[in-house]
Amino acid sequence: MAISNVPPGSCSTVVVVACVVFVVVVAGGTSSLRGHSAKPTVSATRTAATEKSTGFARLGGRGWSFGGSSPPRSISVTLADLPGRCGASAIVGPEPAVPASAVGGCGEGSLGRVTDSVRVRFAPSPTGFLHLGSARAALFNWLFARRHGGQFLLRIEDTDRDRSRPELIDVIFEGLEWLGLDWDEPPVHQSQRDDAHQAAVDVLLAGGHAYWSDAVPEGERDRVGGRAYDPADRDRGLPPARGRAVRFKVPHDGGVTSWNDLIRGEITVEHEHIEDFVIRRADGSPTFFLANASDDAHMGITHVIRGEDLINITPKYLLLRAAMGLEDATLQLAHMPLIVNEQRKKLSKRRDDVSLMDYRDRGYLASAMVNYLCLLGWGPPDGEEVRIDPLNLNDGFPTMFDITDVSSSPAAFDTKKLAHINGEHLRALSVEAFAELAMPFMVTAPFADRFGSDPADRTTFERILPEVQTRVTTLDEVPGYVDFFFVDSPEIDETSWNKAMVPDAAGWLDAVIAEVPGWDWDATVLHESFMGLAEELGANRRKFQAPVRVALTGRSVGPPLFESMELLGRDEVLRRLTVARSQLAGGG
RNA sequence: GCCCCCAUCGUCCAGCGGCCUAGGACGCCUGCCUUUCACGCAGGUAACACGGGUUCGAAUCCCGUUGGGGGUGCCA
Repeated sequence: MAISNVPPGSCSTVVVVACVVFVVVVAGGTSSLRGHSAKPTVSATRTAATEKSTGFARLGGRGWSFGGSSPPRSISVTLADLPGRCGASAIVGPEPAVPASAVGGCGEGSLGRVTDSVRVRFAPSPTGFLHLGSARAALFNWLFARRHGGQFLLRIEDTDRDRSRPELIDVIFEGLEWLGLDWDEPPVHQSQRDDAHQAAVDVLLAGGHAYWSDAVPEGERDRVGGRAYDPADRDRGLPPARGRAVRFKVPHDGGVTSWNDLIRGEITVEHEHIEDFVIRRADGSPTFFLANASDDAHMGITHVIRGEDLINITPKYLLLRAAMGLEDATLQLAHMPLIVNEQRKKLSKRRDDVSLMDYRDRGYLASAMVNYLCLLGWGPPDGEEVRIDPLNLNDGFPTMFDITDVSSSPAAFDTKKLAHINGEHLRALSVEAFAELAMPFMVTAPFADRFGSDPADRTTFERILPEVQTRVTTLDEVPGYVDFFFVDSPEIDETSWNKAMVPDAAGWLDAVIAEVPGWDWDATVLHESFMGLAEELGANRRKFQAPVRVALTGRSVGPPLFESMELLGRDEVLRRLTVARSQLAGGG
């Protein structure tokens, strides 16, 4: 990780502290990765004080600590408070979740030796729903943290007033909890770090890395007048005043900012192509760039794993860090490819189904969702794609996830494959669990008012369920397979009826109706009796069962016929057959 | 426009200079099983964008072209 052309003297003038604090030793440097020189490697960090004999001591040294489950502290930080990576209070935590053997040997593993200082974060903005892309970003960060025995943190980017509403924030927690992604420290609320952000701006201003600007944004110029931003503004030396924003002074000295992206290799951007950007709005609020860089530093983030759409802000992020004296050789960045739709466009709220929880509501299991999301841009090295417990720390994806193996090209969201995986997960469920999970879909089904009114319904439901389990791909399909048990008369599907009611159907129905009263009422026996009858009449087995099926269920497809008959009961079967027969007679 | 990123079956993932006649998965097609539909099982279909290099040898490395995407806010 190299940032060229850092303004000379920045370290001494701006943040003396940071220079002192970063005692971290970079071990291993940038060794090549499985001989693949194009891809970068994760630098390992360790200090003598924290490395236990196991080699997997957890480096948890924050300059501060949490008291139980107390809410995040709203700390007023000056840059001097920015991360104390190796302060005196280094904490040796519990053993990492991932066994040493799974991490890979030194030099052999794709990541080489990685100690447990990894701290990653998921930093969503509360928009009222959890976007699929965000969910995957959270997932990959979580996997990375768990794989390396590090911490997965949360930061709510709620600097917009209306975005800090608790209900919007809860949606994020709900989504993560549903997926099974746990976080290790109380979430940081960006809105509560305003003092720190202001302090950061002040320091940048004082160090000559930022300046006041009276330019008016385009949208407002029509209304309030004023002039557009001019690159020459950086030299006007404007004093602070109401209504003025602060811009960061990008070093236009012919230099570049570059970093070795964990997923895509080296990325370089010339400073000439980066315009001086606003870090503090005219209303005093910090912009995303400033808050983001400041908060990551505050939280001691070691690896920034985020979407590809943020590649372009990275130079600004790095420049800001450098100017704040946070130039840190251990920071690693990884930009994941976007999830795109069939048209290869970034998943959009308007066109696509991007809300994670909508998938839950349509009958997808969290485990299937996680399983599938892991397969977008990554895949287990052993090729075993379907994992019923994908997040299992002992044998799931966390034992094998490698951020440098993440693909660099966008992945299309394929609902067909998601459905297939969901089906696999559904079939792996015990009948009891399946019943439990299907219930919410039963009580909202069209026949819900009748279903459950009779205690026998539940029994019927559970008995036919094993047959339903192999037939559905999502839980919301369940009611459609069992509805005929719980309505007075099944709605007859016309196509099915026409197809089943061949010329011989009337005679067949008559024969069945005649035999039903005498048959033993057990699915297996019914099967034999029924097929015996078909043979007697010289009828084709397939064709013979079709009219009965349509008469009883309304459709030509559904659960096995004889189990259904048994559960429906002799009287009801007789009644439905008779009704169908009469409709046939009437020319139906 | 400018900047950045990407490029193997329709889709996702393998491929890390010879093991590639390019592998697996989803989808699709065929067959088997079978009371329908599923499940399961057995087959099949289908890809290295193009052009130059480098090399004894390139899907793999380099350059270019083309195509696609993302970013270009006092949004995050």
